[in-house]
Amino acid sequence: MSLETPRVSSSAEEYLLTLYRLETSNERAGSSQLAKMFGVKAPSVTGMLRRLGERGWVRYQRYRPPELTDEGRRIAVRLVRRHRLLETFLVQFLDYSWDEVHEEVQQLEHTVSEKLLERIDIKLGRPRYDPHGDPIPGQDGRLPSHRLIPLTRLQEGGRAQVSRVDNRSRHLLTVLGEIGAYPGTSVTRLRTRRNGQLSLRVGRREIQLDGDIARLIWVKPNRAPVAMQARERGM
Amino acid sequence: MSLETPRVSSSAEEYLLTLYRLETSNERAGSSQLAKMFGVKAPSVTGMLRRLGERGWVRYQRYRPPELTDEGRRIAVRLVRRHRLLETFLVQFLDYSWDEVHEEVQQLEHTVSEKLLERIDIKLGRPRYDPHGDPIPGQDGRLPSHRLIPLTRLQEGGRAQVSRVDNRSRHLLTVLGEIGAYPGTSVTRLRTRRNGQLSLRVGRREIQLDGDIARLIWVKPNRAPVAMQARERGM
DNA sequence: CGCTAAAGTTAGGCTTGTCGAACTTAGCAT
DNA sequence: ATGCTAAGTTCGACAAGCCTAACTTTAGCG
Ligand SMILES: [Mn+2]
Ligand SMILES: [Mn+2]
Ligand SMILES: [Mn+2]
Ligand SMILES: [Mn+2]
Repeated sequence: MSLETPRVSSSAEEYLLTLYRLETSNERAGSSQLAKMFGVKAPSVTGMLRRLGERGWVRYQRYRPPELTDEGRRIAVRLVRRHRLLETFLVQFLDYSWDEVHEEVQQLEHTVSEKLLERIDIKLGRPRYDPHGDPIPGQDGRLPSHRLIPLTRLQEGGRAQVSRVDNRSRHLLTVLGEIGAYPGTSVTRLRTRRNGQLSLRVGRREIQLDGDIARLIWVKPNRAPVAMQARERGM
Repeated sequence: MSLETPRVSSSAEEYLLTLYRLETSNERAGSSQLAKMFGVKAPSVTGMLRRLGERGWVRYQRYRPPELTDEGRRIAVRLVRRHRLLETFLVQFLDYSWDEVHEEVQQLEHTVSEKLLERIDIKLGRPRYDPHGDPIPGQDGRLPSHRLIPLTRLQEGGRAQVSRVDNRSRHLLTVLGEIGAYPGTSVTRLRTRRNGQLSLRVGRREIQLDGDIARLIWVKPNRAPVAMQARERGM
């Protein structure tokens, strides 16, 4: 049990985070794909994977996709916690909008101390979800989880609560923000009109959404049962 | 006029800041003294000074104490601004005490974006002084300045407002915090009792301070004129 | 089954920032 | 004036991260 915190570099953390995200979504990526994600060339990835392997944070064998070790995953989850708490803080206390907050946190998340994070957590009242509805891991690394379905699988006439919004596109968040599709908002799905589109009632407004967009909004249905088709492909 | 902000590394910023502080207090230091300040060995300093010289942030000639260029000084002042705004924010919004805040900000100050800093500045109402009473440079790099005297030069019977407290010793801040010697506090100097000590009324309490400590408290006298001896040595 | 293109790695180089060991300079003290 | 010591520099090394160019492996396809 060393007293020295082994100090993980920002880059190393970023790699571990990406590996964690991939693992979570059951994807796997090789060096060149990872390289694209980091805006770096392939040999840099090979080198980093080797170093991460030496430190015991990933299991890496040449030509095979890398895997996180438990320790590596722990580091990643701690980073996720910092990321999401910081996002929440910026939105609640510094008037950031949910579409600008992710970018802002990219650097900060690697720098913020345990102490500061704890104060932020307290000020926020130990929130369990971030502004996009993503769960915030606890200090123990556990994630709150709830069963959500994409809006596209809500049955027509069904009411639900928006609970999570995919935050991969900033533009999308802006659009959804205009609609008012923040976590906590109640929506009702109306009869579908046009092919590929989906009608929604949000408050008094009625809205048409493309399937591509609707798929990125996750909801918790109110009582009413979900249309339970055989498992949908690809999600 | 390049669009690329030339990105100054944390280390470089730290060097420039130290050089700036030295310049401000009319001290000069060579490589080994700087090395001690950074917790680094002398050859590292030589190397860094050379690089800072190449970038035009210091004027450096071997064997001579380095000097900041205008550009180097600007970078330092911007860092001072970030540092002091962050300190103020942590104290006002996250319940930090003034004796722990300096440490906390050491990393953060190099990471925080212009945007975040601006939001913090707004939230704080564009404060002009930090929790220790140190002036916060504006975006233009100008420092608010007021004429202060050390408590030791306040005449007996004189009333004054604590305005700045030297923050070089964390322990000292703790002590002064217990006394309640925060900027804004009104104090009256009483007749001196013992040699080297100084009596003070703070609210209803009466307090004895060693000269060493009193010298680190800077006050703004209320109306009453200051005992104007020939310029004191060393301060 | 064998070829080829894509994916991945290796080799060698660069920058920043650090170090220890060895050398040089400056400045003081006799 | 000269010599000694402390301050300062140079040299060679190392680690992290990144790059390009060249090589190797994998895997898909005919
Ligand atoms: Mn990041
Ligand atoms: Mn988020
Ligand atoms: Mn710092
Ligand atoms: Mn301060």
